[in-house]
Amino acid sequence: MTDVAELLRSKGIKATAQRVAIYQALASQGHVSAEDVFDSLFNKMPMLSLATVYTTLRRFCEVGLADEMVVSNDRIYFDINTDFHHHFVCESCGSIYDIDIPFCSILKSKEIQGLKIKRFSGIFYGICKRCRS
Amino acid sequence: MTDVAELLRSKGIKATAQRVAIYQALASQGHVSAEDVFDSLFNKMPMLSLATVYTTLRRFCEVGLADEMVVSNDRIYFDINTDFHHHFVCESCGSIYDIDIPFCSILKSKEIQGLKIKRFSGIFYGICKRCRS
DNA sequence: ACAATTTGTCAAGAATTATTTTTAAGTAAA
DNA sequence: TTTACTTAAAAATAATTCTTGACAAATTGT
Repeated sequence: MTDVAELLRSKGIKATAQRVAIYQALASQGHVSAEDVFDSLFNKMPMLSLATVYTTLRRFCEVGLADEMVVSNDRIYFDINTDFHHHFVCESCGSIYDIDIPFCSILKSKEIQGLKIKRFSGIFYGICKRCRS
Repeated sequence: MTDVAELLRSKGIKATAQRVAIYQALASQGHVSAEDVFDSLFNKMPMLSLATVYTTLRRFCEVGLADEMVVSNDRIYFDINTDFHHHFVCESCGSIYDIDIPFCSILKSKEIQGLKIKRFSGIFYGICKRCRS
């Protein structure tokens, strides 16, 4: 079997053809919405349903294979990179990039003012290079 | 007239009774969803429509009286505080707090790696004091 | 082959936006 | 000060869009 199938099983979930394909789409694109995945797989798997994509991506998050990103209210995005990092979102075309900058250590705090911190989301909004021209 | 009416006019928008009430609800609660505002005004203004609350809050954002906050995919929040600051969101009860911590200067950058930055959103997710007990 | 998961279909839910008509605000003239 | 006028805004629906739920049928891994 493929590496991906092994990976899925190692996380304790079944390696179906749909899941492998969805994982590969996620991995190749980095940041995806459910619809992105659905569209990109439509040629290969015409029977795939959007509901399956949703449940699968959520399942990936549960087992630590992806993270949910909240960048706008109109769509959920999923991120293959589960390490601590920031994002840039283009307000014109919607494209999303990872941003690697030196982080304030405080952003990794586990507790601030008595509040228990589990994670931090840092998003820059602006205009990407392509949209500037 | 009230201070609020003057404020609205100074931003170039008409000071209607609905807008004054919506602004006051926003100002008193700090972070609100459209539904929060609608519910809190229902006794005073039973004729107020939810669509009006939505358009009004968006209008406030356009003229710089509020900021939109994207903290989860299931609801838009609006923030009376338009200064640069971070947020904390309780994953248990949904309450939102402002977080005042020393910021990395890089988070205020206007340009990173050729990307034009207009704003930054920093959100800590965790469990608030009340929900810990 | 069997037990448990997962998929696909279909439909329901919920938040937000669009549209159209009616109403009210701001403004300048009588 | 009142009156008329122009334009923005509110109300009332409708419509969209994203996301989730329920359940029968199919598939996985043991």
